[in-house]
Amino acid sequence: MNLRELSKLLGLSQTTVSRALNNYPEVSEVTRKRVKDAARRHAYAPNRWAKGLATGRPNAIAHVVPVDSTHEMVNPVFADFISGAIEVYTSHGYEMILSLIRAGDGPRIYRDLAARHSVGGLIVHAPMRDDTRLAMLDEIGTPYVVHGRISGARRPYNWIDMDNRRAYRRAAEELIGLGHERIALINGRAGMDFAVRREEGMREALAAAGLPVDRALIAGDEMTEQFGYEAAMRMLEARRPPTAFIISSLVSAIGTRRACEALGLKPGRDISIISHDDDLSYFRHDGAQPYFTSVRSPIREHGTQAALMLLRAIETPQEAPLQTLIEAELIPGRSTAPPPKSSPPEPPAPNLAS
Amino acid sequence: MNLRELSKLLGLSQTTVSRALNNYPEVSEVTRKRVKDAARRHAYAPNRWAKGLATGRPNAIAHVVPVDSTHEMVNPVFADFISGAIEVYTSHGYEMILSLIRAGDGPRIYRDLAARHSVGGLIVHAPMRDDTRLAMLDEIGTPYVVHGRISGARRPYNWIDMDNRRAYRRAAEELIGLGHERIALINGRAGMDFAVRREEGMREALAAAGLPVDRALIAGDEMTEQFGYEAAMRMLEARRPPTAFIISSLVSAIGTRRACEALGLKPGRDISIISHDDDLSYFRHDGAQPYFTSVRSPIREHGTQAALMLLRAIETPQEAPLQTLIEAELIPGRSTAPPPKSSPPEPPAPNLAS
DNA sequence: TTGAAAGCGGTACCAT
DNA sequence: ATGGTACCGCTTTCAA
Repeated sequence: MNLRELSKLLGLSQTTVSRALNNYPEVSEVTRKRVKDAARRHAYAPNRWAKGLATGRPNAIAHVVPVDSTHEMVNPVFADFISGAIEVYTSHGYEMILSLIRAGDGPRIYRDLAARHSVGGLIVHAPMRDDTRLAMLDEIGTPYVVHGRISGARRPYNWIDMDNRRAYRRAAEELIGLGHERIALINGRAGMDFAVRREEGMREALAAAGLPVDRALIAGDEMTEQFGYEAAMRMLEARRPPTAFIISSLVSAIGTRRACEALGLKPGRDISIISHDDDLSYFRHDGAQPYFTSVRSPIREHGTQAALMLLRAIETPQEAPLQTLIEAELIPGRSTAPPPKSSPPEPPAPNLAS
Repeated sequence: MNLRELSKLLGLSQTTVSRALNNYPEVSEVTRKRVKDAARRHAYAPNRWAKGLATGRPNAIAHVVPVDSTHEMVNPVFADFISGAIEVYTSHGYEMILSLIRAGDGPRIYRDLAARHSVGGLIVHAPMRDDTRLAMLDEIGTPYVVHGRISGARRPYNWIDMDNRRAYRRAAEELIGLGHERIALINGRAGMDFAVRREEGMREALAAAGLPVDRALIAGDEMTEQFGYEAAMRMLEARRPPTAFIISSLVSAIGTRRACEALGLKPGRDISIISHDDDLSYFRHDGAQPYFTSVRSPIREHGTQAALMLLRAIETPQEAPLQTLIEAELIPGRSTAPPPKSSPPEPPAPNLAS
């Protein structure tokens, strides 16, 4: 069923039917009702292509996600984020297009997206410290919002991000306040902008307390359970192990916790672990105290926000870039864990038999 | 830059330029090269709307995800799945549209999707035991592939699914083989088709071994850490606690493990926990043995498969439905845990002081 | 308040 | 091998 058929059926012109359906004021109410009823009855739905072609207005937002073989960004955080964004798009008549790009893809992809004329704006995911994508995007002129920030950016741009630096400063401060001096950081992949900021935050706290930075206590990689395990194991088995961990992801924290347990270190007693949920709320993995991963992380909310920002940028060309900084919520654990007395507990001596 | 401008520029007709770009054989090689070079130089990209309108061929696949307030299906499994699917779409010239629908949305959504003419097929996510969506879809006639199965379906349909029933039967059999008689199931949300099958699988094993089914040992809900904790806590504190758990998700298993620890039960010694990763590979949460959540779960592969199935269904109308059953891989743990001696360990007596 | 007709940017048929 | 032209289905002037 298309517009012409529908109009024939009603004995009206396409024009009138179109106007009635699109709520143009000049259509009489009785006609409009007749048209809308008929449209519903015959399950008429406009052809998006024709509509797009005629109006020239974009009807989709693309989420651009970089992927390479080692680095899989379609992760839980991302899922939450887009689920929030989608809702906004739907209620505004946009579709959401998911677009994976490879590291080597270059500007062509973005140009193509823009040239299609169906994409009105982009959300840029997983920015790196020096992301070259901004230059391409600015050149092309499609509105975009970055989920995260790009430290090396030359010009202002639209972004929504959490205050990673402050959050990690506070996490470190809390541990320092408990007496810890050897604090390890299990971070995200080096080069990712959020990881850079998190490390900076921790360094700030250490510097303010006059504590040295031990590079051996900083590790960064894709945030998997395995990475959390191996990085922690390596650090704990070294000569000068940490007494506390700050961990960039819930998943890695599971691995780290396992490593501690494997070495007989009880989190909350022999070792302190501050992890953060995807929303950067802190909590302790101390086993005894049930503290749960939030099901609906605020990340979803961020997706909603980002989408709204983008639609605003599309519909009303902004002079100043839109920027949203989200403060992390601090959820203190009930049990505190100062560093173990004098010498840190020895890991169980390996290979006693040999 | 559009086709007409490009053709003017080249002194050719639109027809020829179009043919050159779309690799029609009748264009001379020299012309084709000239056209393609010019297209690249001027960053020409065809308008998807015009192209779609002219060809009538769909250029997008929609992934339809049910959402309601209590039930958030945009989860890690889903993310992995679509990341696999997207790759297929991209290489076949399709876009991927994400479409969230609410439980009450009814057939209109599907009809609209189909009527748009830009959507060539659907992937249906998170099917329920008696999912009413199939009827709508069949009526509308758009090709679709279900990720999962629908037990109550009247007619054959395309699906890709794991063999949940067999996997859970085997899990229970393994525990029964160790001597367990009180096996608890922490399952997914009641009504979800996969949860139905998982429970059936466990019941089959119990029945085959002549063991009774204790309904108090079966719980099902959204698979969060909190649910895993609370369900396990409830069961363990009851008069006749289980000696083993089978858990439907990695995340819930974390909660269950915490509950056990809180009650002083060491997994692998006092209690047996078989969880499964998203790929249904089994493993034990026994603390001592590092076993990792797979980063790139096979689910991604399933997404790829589903996408390929759908494209096949779109491009060549099938007589028989396409159906892919994926067998779960069984990864045995190194340490086994028979049920504790005679009487199960008493949970610590609460409120001794009162 | 309604209608006729000219696009929007491609594709594909029919000529040449 | 190339070109002319009639569509595809909708919106939007312009006229009535």
